[in-house]
Amino acid sequence: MTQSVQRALRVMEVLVAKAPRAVLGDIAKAAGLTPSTTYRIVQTLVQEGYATAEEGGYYQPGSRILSLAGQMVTAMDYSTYARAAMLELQEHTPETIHFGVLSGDQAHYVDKLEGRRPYRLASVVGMSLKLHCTAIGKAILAHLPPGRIAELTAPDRLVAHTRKTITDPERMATELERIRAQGFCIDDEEDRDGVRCIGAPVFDHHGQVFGGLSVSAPTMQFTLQDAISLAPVLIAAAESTSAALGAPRNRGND
Amino acid sequence: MTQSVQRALRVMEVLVAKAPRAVLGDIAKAAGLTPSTTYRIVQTLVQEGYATAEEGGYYQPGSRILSLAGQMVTAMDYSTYARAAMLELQEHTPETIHFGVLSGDQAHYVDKLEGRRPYRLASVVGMSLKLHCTAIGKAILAHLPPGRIAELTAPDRLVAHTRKTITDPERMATELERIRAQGFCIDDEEDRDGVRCIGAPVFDHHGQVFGGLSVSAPTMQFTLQDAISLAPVLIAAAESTSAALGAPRNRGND
DNA sequence: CCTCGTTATTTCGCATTGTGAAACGACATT
DNA sequence: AATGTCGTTTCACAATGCGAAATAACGAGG
Repeated sequence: MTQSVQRALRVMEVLVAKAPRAVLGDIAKAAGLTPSTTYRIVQTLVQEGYATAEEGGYYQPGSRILSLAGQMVTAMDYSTYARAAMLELQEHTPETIHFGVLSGDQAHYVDKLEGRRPYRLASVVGMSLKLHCTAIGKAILAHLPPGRIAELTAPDRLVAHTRKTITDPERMATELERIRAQGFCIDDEEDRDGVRCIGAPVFDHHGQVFGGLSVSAPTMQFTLQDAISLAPVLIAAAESTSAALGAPRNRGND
Repeated sequence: MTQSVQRALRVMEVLVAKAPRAVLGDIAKAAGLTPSTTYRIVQTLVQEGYATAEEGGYYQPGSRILSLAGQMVTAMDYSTYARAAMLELQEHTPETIHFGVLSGDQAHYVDKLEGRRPYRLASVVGMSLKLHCTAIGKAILAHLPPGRIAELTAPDRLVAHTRKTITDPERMATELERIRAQGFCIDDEEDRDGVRCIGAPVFDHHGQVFGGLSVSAPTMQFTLQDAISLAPVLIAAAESTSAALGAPRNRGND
């Protein structure tokens, strides 16, 4: 609608995507704008704290973005919805529990409950998750509208992260089918070697998929059987979160 | 510079500030814009994923903001700068270590190292910190330019969080003076009851204050003496982080 | 069921504002 | 010193964003 705003947002996205080394020309090209327009927009972003100009002509995304996100997480408090369910889930497993929400064509963590284990997973709240190779991601992907699924499972989107990542659209279609049938989803070292997860989808008040809960652990301590045996409690936790978000009941039969 | 972009950013900020219940009229008033302009901007934000329109006429900040912040944390990886120092610091204390960076008129966590203790602090990466009542915050505040300090320590900014929060500008001025002299800073239940922290500032390559490191723990297990005795190693960790960020040497004598 | 008041949305004419070509300047490279 | 590249500034034009006012949608009260 408002052209210059659209352009500015696009510039901001490019800035983040190319961080931490974005130079004006590249930004302009990536955003499909003329240098002068890009320059003006970037200046505005800098002035407002959404970008910073580093020496050497590099531009970086500004901390204001982090600041907004921080406030937002606090204010919206997505995690309150999942918190109770996560704590309950923690009674059933000593492993790390994550809550992630969908955001554009990826998901990201909004809450995490550390496992009662000596090791720690290298994850932080805010970290983004690919939809095609993570437990939360695939759980979400499986419940997206068919059109979006098609987009997101195009061959060039299925980037391999490990040897086990599903990169074939057909296999992915089968996988998503199974996820819908089972109600949960396994990530068997598809995102990171040595990490196995089980995930289940969470729905919002429109009945649309909103995010997912997952339990993750090193493969050595967390066999496929261990993971699968958690499915019932995980699904229960996910459903209780959906309920807290006001999701309509008994999805899957309608 | 670019009016409509400035306005859009302002609208986005208002949206976050008023989350999760912002109605068009309020947004317009808070942003100082006419309803029609606000409407157009909000529509643009919605279309781009920076806002969502909820039923009942409520607008909420969109998950795209979180998504950008998530990518940004990953891409910029502020935490790499502090990681080594934090791990080193962890050798000297079993308590929780935080790294926070300045962002506008607050700070927020970008990394956290869980303490080797049975309890956990309710903090997550991304969480925002007030500058006037947290260890990292005050460490930063003390090293801001005098003008900013004046702004940020105006009586109405010094909001009490606990009985011990410093709300008197004069006392705050003295406190900041001491922080500059000592090189570290104590938060003695000023932000949360039962939590005591020690913090030290981190500087960037311009020599400007960039963030801070802190060690936090429940007061019962972490006396004032315990905290103060950590000062040397904490300061060393902060200085090593500053060095990693390319900060000029021997600050404080010039 | 109608009326009035409030608030969101749309329309529309105007000129402010954003735009991009082109000029300029700062650097680096040869 | 000459040439090329890239960031920055200028400027004339009109497209774009603007806000007043009209309209629609909704709710509360009678």
